[in-house]
Amino acid sequence: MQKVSLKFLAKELGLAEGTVSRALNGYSDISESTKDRVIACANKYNYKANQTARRLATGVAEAVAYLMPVNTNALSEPFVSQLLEGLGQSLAKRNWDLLVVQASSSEDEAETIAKLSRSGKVSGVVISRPYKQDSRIELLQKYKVPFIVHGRSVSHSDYAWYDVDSQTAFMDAVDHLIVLGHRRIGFIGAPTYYHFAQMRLDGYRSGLISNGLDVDESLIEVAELSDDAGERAAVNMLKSPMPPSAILCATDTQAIGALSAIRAQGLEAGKDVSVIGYDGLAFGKHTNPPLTTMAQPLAHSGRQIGDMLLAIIDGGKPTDFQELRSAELVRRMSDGPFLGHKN
Amino acid sequence: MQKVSLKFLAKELGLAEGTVSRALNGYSDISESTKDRVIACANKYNYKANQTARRLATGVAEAVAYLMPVNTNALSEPFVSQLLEGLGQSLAKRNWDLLVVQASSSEDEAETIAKLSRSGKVSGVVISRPYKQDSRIELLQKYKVPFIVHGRSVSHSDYAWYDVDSQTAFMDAVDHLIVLGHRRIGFIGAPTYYHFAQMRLDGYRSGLISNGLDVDESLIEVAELSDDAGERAAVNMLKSPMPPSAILCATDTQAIGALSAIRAQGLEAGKDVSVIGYDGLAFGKHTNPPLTTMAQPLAHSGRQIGDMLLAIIDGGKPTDFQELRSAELVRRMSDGPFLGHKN
DNA sequence: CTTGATTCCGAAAGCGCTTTCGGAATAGCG
DNA sequence: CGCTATTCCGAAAGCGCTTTCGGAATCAAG
Repeated sequence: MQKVSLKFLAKELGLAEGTVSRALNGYSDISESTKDRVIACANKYNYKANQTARRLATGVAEAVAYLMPVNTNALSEPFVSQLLEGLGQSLAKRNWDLLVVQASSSEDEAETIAKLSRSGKVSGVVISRPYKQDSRIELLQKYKVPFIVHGRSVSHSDYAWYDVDSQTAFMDAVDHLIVLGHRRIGFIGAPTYYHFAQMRLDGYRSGLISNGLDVDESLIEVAELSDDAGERAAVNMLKSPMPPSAILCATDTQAIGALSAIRAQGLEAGKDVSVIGYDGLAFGKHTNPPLTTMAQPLAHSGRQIGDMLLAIIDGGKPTDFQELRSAELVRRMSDGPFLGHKN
Repeated sequence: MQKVSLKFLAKELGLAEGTVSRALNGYSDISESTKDRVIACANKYNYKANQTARRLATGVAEAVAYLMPVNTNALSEPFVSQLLEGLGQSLAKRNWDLLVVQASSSEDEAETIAKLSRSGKVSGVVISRPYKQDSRIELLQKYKVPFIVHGRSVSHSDYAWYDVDSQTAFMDAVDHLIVLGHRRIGFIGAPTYYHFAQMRLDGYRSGLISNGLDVDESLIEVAELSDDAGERAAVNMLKSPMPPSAILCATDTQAIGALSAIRAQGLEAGKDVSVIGYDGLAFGKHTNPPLTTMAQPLAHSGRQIGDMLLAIIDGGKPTDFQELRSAELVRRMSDGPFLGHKN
């Protein structure tokens, strides 16, 4: 297996290495005829430029990194592979690489980003689940590394992001429950250092207010992003003196836990207590009862994010790439009309 | 921000670039004193060797690729992120990169591997879900790229793999069902170009035989790896003149579909029909009823696989790295004693 | 004090590609 | 036909690091 390098091609064609390189890279100072000849020869030998050498010479990394979220819960993981898949497809068009990097802990995330930025190993970065104040974002800006945030932090005006309007989604969900007759609506939120958690909580609050209801702080629980945490939160809520007749959850994972809690109390979700989650996870179809949820359009988000990132790397203004999608309510069986007070 | 290169350090120290490099890389022909001096200086300026240049000079990629399975189903994805996480941790110890590559279709998988192998971009590869005859494996061997297979193909004697003994697991599951009194046990398998599908089917068969039962081919269905496919297969089975009282499924995802099918027939899984899945997916806790399954030890498989791969890259004999784990039955609610014929 | 063996470091050649620069060959023009 | 303007390509200098090789300085031994 003869390694087919530029030098090899050059010798084969009787040209200089530089000439072959320029022909292959579409420089204008090459005649059509030799360009064709070079390309034909390259194809014949199935030549592929050594990417490492190319990177070194050009200084462009031709790679993008995805920073894996830490503390992920297996239940909510599908979105990672979905995203990766889409990103990969997007990058494949240019034959760029997709790196997966991860911090050992959330404290190390900033460190990881800093190292990554300075290493020059990547031309761009995508991060998920930003915090309200996200040092990763600040670092990325400081080091001038093109990046996309999957989600938004508090001040999200000056960078590129792709997010789903969960605030509106939660307002809609509240509306929906109110139409169903519910008045005491609980909320199981996520730790509010995640900005999405804050936005969903805000959506819940404004939903109530716009319907002329007071928000009862005792009906708000904060839970980690796991089914167990959701379950515990729901138990607390259900055991309170005036339990809600409906519960909104910040994530499907938590909602699934809430479903368990409801069953454990001998109640029936969808009748005695309505539950609505958020994410639109596929396996919500199979919970007991099937989970009503606000589905975000995961489908092509990865590819979309990849395309946005490439556009920015190409010199696009980050602020031109802020995409807000909307979630839609998919009704399954865990919500239903208010049937009167149970206790 | 002064870019701190070898040249910079050399100038700073009054040494030659090569000397600094050798000091940093632990060559023996450097005096202790200057070695210390160099290291101190490198730390002071937070020097990190440019990995691209290093790769080019040494010819070692310092990176490993994971080939994403194609046609994955969102329901079964958790394993991808789990694996990625573990792999990343393993590679982080050497500061190597983890690349995620994917083929656009299963036909392109071989092509993708070939390209990857020749590109020299990676020092090793891990692939999942091998087929019975897997051209990816053959290519990897041909190109002499170190690799680990997450799973096994038919002839798996001459390469490194990490797998769970699903064959035995299915034998055990059959035993379990027989102890529960079941005699007509159905099997929803996966397409047998996947070797794991074949092994699970074999396990099912030998389980029956070792218990003195005949295998009834009409009780065997093959379905794609999705919940819907599992559901359709289960419907077929249930509608047959002599339906099984228990169904074994090759994957949890299919089993979950089967659960739906059973409910749709007005039957109760765990009582009228027992269902056992395989994989141990976390959300099986939340299905209706909770899914009994054979859980594979996903926990640290990624790290394990990463360590194995590194060992091989370091010159280890691939055949020394063949690890067979065993699955264990975790009983939830979808299995139960045989209660007599329903029809 | 000379010789031979060690220890330690500088110099230089690459790794495979890109890109600038200048010059030879060709074309265009009067 | 002579001159400038184009077109096209070769040569060479990197990109930042590794690694071999040889030589200067130091050491031990005779």
